Amino acid sequence: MKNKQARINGILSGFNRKEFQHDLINWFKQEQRTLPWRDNQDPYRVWVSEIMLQQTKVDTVIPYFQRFIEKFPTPERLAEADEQEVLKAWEGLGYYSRARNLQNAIREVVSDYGGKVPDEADELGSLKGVGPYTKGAILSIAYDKPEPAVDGNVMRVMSRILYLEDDIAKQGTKKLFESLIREVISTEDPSSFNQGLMELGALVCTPKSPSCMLCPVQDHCRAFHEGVEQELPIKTKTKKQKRVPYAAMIVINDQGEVLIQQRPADGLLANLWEFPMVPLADIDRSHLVHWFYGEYGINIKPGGSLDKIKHVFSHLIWELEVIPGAIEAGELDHPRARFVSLEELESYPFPVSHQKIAKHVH
DNA sequence: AACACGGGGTA
DNA sequence: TACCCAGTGTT
Repeated sequence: MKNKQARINGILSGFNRKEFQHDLINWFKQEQRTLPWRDNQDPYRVWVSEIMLQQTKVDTVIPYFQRFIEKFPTPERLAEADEQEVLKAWEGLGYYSRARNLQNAIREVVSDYGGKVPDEADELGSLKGVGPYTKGAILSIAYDKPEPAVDGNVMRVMSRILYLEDDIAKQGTKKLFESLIREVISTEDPSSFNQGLMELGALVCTPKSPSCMLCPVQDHCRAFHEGVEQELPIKTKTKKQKRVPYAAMIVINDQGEVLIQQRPADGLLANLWEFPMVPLADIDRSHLVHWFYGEYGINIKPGGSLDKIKHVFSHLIWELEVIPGAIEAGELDHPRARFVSLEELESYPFPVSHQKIAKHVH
C-alpha cells in the first residue's frame, strides 16, 4: 500500500497539476463536440449514453441514443417496458447484456430509489452493469463529483503524458490510473476534466499518429518531449478468434411464415432471436434432415446453399451456410421456436448475423 | 488474472 | 489482417 503511494508520488513529482487541469479544461470547453447527451446533466441520459458508449464509437451511438431516449424518456418508462422492446431498441449495437443490465438496474432505481439515480458511489456501483468507469462517469458528469472515470482513452492519454510503460491490457493497470486521476483531477470542474481527457483521446491523442502539434497539453506530455508518443501506450496483443462453421436454415410453411427461435437467456446474444442453426462440427451436412426432425419435429428437404456469411465477433468467427428447407411433413414441436409472418419478423430483435440471413427470406 | 461478450470503422 | 472503441461480469 505504502509502496504504491510512493510510486504515485514519484510519477507525479514535477507534474504541474493545476496548469494541466487548466489547459485541458479550457481546451475541452472550446473544442468539445456537440453531442445529444451533452444537452443537459440528466443523470438518466448520462447513464444511458455511458452504457451505449462502452466499446462503441460516438458516431455509432448517436442515432441509437436519440431513438432510445425518445422511446424511453425516463427511468419509469424504461422500467415498465418489455425486455424484448428494449432489446429491439438495442438491435445492432452489440453487447446486448448492456441493455438487459441497464433495464435491470433502472428497475432497481425506480423501486428502491424512487426513480432518482443514486449520487453515492457504493449505491451506484452496486447496480448491474455499472462498473468503475460508468460509476465515475455518472458521478462526475451528472453530479460534478471528483471521481475518476478511466477508460481506454484515459489510459492511452495518461500513459503518454506521464510516460508510463505499464501494460494497459492488464486488469490491474486500470487501478493505477484511477489512483493517479484521483490525484490530478480538478475539484472545481471534474466533469470537464474527465470528459476533456476522453475527448482529447478521441480527437487528438489518437492510438495511431496522434496530432501532438494540436495538443492543448503538449507542454505537459513527457512522451512527446522524449519523442516516444507513438510507442505508447504499451498494450499486449489479444488472441485471435476461433472459426465455427454452422448450417443456418430458412424454413417456410405453406402460409408463408418462417421458422425462428429465441436464443437461451444466458451467453452469446442472450434472448435474441435467430433462424435455426447447428454447428457443422456437431453434425455432418448429410445428417441435417435427421437433426432437424429430432429438434423441431418437422421433416424437411434441404435445398442448395443460398449464401455463405462470415460474421466476426470479438472472440469468434461464425461461418454461416444458409440453407433453405422445404417442409415435407410434421408439426412444430420446440419450446422456443415459432413460425412468424414476414411482417411480424420485423418486430423481433435479431443479431446482425441473422439480419444478413433474413435478406434471403422472401 | 483470464475470458466471454458485438459490431463497425480504419490503416 | 489487426487494432481500436466513453467496459462489465464471470470464473
